[in-house]
Amino acid sequence: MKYWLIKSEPEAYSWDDLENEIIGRWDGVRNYQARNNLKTMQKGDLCLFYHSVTGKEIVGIAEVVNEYYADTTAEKGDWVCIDVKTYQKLQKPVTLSQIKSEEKLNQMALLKQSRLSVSPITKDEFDCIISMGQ
DNA sequence: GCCAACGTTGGC
DNA sequence: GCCAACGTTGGC
Repeated sequence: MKYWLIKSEPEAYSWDDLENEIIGRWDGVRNYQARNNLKTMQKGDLCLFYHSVTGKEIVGIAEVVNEYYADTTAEKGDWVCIDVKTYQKLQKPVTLSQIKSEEKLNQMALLKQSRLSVSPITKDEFDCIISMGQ
């Protein structure tokens, strides 16, 4: 089981949108590093769902329900998407400033590579954020 | 709204 | 293959 952080501007696609859709398709990724991460994701992996720009906070946990397949929104090139569903909403969102002020989390790609939309995180980082969100 | 960081494109 | 120009993302 691996852990990930996925992010989206809530104006484009929010946690509530995923909740309404039940199963959401995570497509539109056009970055090779993020794509390679998508290809590594396995069914049952858990993803922290981060709202960028508006909110700047982790709002919940999503679960991978289908592994990667061709992204039909791509007109050319080898791009992929996955399917996710909501797993558990955090009782309290964990904000970017909280993450920045927690020493255990200062290696996260969210801080070092703010533009990477799909990034791996460690179990320790995952557990730390979950406990901060309770 | 500004700007830094990063990725992509295209001229040479 | 290098690098300047440009576009996008996302924090502030």
